[in-house]
Order: sequence, then structure tokens, then C-alpha cells
Amino acid sequence: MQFERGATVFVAGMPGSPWRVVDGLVRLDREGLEGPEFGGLARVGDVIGAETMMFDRYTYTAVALLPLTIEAWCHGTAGEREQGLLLALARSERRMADVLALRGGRAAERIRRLFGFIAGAMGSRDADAPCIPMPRLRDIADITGLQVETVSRTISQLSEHGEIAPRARRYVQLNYAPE
Amino acid sequence: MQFERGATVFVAGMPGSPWRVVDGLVRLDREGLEGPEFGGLARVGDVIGAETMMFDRYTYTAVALLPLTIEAWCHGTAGEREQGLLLALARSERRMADVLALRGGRAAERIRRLFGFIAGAMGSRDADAPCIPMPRLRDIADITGLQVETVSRTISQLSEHGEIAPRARRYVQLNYAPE
DNA sequence: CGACTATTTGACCCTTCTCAAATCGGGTGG
DNA sequence: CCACCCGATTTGAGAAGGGTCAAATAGTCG
Repeated sequence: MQFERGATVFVAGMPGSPWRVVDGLVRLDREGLEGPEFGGLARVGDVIGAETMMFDRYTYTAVALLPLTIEAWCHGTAGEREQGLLLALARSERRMADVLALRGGRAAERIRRLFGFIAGAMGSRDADAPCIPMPRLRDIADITGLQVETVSRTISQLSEHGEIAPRARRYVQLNYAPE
Repeated sequence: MQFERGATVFVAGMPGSPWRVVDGLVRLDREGLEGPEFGGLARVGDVIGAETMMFDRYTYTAVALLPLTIEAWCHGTAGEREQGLLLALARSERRMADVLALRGGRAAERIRRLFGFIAGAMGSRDADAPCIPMPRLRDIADITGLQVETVSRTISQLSEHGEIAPRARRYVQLNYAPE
């Protein structure tokens, strides 16, 4: 299954099944009191929508932040299922710490880390100076806990300092080592 | 197994086995470049150290933020194990969103939410005006992404506004509905 | 009692938030 | 193909919330 940037993969409350991210980056939101609120990221190898195996319905809404490929997450024998679940659990905990780190420190650090994270999610072509697609500023803001205006200004600064260089429309090259 | 506030439950890199939190709240840290960095929370019902089932060693260091009780997380038949893992995974994802929410918004909101979260972790005695033990300011600061001084000042303000009321040493009563 | 750590408080400054408005794209219907 | 609309991005100015540094207090544990 393929999705383009901004496409909704599934919606909280709808019935469905689990998927594994093959390529790209997914934003997960849960329904808060004041509309949807950012609730996590999923990256290459991560499983999304595993809760459908218990509740039949998605708990989160998943939106592609980058061009995305996913595949059905089906697991064979009981033993394989168990291994798969264990791995998914370990990855989920790892992700929690990763995403948390994106909300600490100065604005510039947060965005630098997020871009590094995206570079990591892209399958590490060009480990030196990876070129990554940029999510919408609105998404960057939600993820990092900053305001859109701050994100805009900070990205301009990073660009002036030469840490990133705009490439094609909505693509930037990182001039620092990601992660 | 019982631990008191501040006690270390296990340390990243040591061999061990998984546990389930029966009562209390656990802080998880992973080893970052600059020493340990906050990497998540675990609450009543959550499983910690599940990664030992794959790697034999803990990935995170776990410290009790409140008086803590845990039990060995052993699972019976293959089917029970699978259900247990599914539940643990769903809870882990839920926790990710919870903890993320503790790092967004104003300082006062973050701390209000954290206290509400702790109240929820306490087994909901006194749903109206729950009385909760306070973690160290240092821990509150790490979790919310604020500075210790800001936490101190903000708690004073909440107290002046009557939203919380100091009880015994290191215990506060919440005068608002948690979560 | 004494060494240490945790918490509080003050002063000052910087980063980020807010509110407003201009600009830029992309897409649509004439 | 062009005029127009609407969401996304940029930019500015000003206010404020937190961060930072310093120092005083209050607890804790031997």
C-alpha cells in the first residue's frame, strides 16, 4: 500500500487491521478533548494499528508525513507471532524515547533532531549529507511542540547557518550527521 | 517486590526479566550521549523490561517515582502470552501519547496534567480531591521538560490559586478533576 | 553537628508565543 | 490560459513565559 504526503492511512474508531511501515514516516493522533492531538510517530519497521488485534478498531488516526509504503502485518505461527509482538513492543518503547527527545531543548535542536530522525527513516541513502522531504510546518510544529511561526523562523536560521540547504521544493539537504 | 520513592528498579545493560507495575509510577531513562535521558513513564498495569525477552538485558534504567510495587511478568500458555503482549503493546502506545501531552502547553498545564496522571496511577482513591505523593522537583522537571526553578515557582502558583493544597510532607491534594 | 542535596526566591535576559498582515502556491472554474 | 480562493509559509513588532545564574533556606543522612 502506498500513500503520499498528507494522506490519511486510517482513522481512529474505524475497524481495520495492523500494518508495518516499509518506508516513510507516520504521524499518529488520538482524539483529545479539543480535537485530535499528536500522539506519536512510527517509522520504518514499526507496527501501527496493532490495537485492532484486541479491539477491532483503531485507537489512533494515522497520517503519512512523507511518501509512505506499508504492508499488512500478518504473522505466521504462534512462535513467530510472539517474536513479532516482542519486537513491536521493544520498538514502540524506543520510539517513545525518540519522540520525547524531539520535545526537549531549544527550537533549533528540536528541528535538527527531527530532520535527523526523518533522515534515519529514509533508509540512509547518503549517510553524509542526506536529502530529506520536509513535512508541512504545521506537522513539524505539532511534533516538536513549537508554534508554526517559530518553526518557520528557525528553519530560516538553520538555512542561513548552512546546517541545511533547500533543494527541490519541499526537500532539504542536511549538512550535519543525523542522529 | 516493593520499592520506595527514588529507588532504582533495574539498570540499563543489566540482565533481568520483565515486570508488571502493580502500584506506583516508574520513570524510564535511556543512556544518551550526555548521560541518562528521560525516556518514558510506566504506570499501574504497564509492563517494564519486556525487551529482556528478546535481548536478555534491560534497555532502560527504571527508577520509582512513587512508592512502587511490581510483580514478575510471567505468562502462561502461548495464547495467554500473546494476549498479554498485545495488551502491553496497546498500553505502551497509550503511554506514549500520555507522556507526550506532559510536554506540551504552559508550565502550569504540564504540571497539572502530571499530577492528574499520578492521581490516576494511584488507584483512584478519592476521585474528587485525590491526595498524591509528589516526586522530586528534579523528576518533575525532567518529565515535563521544564527547569527545576520553573517547576518550583509554578507549583507555588498552583498552590496560591488553590488548585493544589500541600498536605503532609511531599503530599499534595488536587482540587481539580484529574485527567 | 556537619556535609550534601533539594527546594525556594530574586533579578535579568532571551527565546518563543501572539497577533497581524503580507506573500506564495496550488487548484478550480470560467 | 487567467482570475480567484484558500491553505501554507513568511515576516514584523511587542509581550510574556521560561531559562539562567546566584544565593539563601530547608531537609536528610551519617
